[in-house]
Amino acid sequence: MPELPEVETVRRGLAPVMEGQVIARAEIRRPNLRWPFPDGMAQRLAGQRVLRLRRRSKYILCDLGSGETLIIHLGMSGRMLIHTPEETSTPGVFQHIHPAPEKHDHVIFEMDNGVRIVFNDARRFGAMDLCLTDQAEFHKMLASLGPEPLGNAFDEAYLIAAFKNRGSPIKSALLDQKLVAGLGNIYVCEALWRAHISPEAKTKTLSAKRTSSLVPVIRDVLLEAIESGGSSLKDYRQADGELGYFQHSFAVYGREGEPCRTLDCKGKISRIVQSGRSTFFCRRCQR
DNA sequence: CTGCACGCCTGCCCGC
DNA sequence: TGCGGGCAGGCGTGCA
Repeated sequence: MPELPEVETVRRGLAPVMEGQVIARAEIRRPNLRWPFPDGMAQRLAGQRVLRLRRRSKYILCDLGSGETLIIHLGMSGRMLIHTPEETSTPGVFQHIHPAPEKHDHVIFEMDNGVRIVFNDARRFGAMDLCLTDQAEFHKMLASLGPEPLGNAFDEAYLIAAFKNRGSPIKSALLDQKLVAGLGNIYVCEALWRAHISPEAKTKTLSAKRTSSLVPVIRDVLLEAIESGGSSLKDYRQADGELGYFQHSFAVYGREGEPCRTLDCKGKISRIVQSGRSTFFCRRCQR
């Protein structure tokens, strides 16, 4: 999926066209994504004002006037694309040219202002569900998530405690959403490279100092990626259809065999598989 | 409890 | 050109 920076970029793109607007109509074009849509989703969304869009980890939370919240997850390949009505030759008169739904357009929100938001997800690992807004944090998709990496609860003391007594490689620990919520394969690889820590290092063997060094490194890489509009690989687009460009800043991800970018390091980037997923790192400067 | 393999889906890219 | 295999940003389940 899009990881935290991509989801945050999507949220920021959607907020100006959705917040404060009413969902005139919701079109659900298939019965499910990863799981069945909730009962009566289209009717429960129609006529509801979007109070605000929030993000928790890699989930977008859409708070509605009805007191319900629409939880959206983009899975691996989900996109939210905005179609804006076009102004005709008469100033102030807008015309909505309905683009024919494309392959894998599964859900379409039509807002009162004529803007359409299309959820497209080829692999259908994405999900949507509705719950009461004040119960959202207890929803089963969100209940066991760890702290936000950009929030105050994610600090040096927390990470040291979380790593203690854990025997797993640090790569898999950081991918564990219960430990910290929102990192994925790309940003874990990038953060470990910045911290000069081997993805194979066992968490409990790391010194407090090295563990602590990861906290600002994780924050920095996520914030820089958000600033860049996220990373665009095969599927991801910002909500306005633009590409993010953080992929040009990758130090290790997807760079197998290429030179390490650490100053004065003459290493080459290796690819290994951990827990069935590719890990990219430099054996020379990551220990 | 932990750690890991697997399945869910489609599309793309590479080698033959 | 076609086909098979491997790969892909996630996450829940089930097993040891």
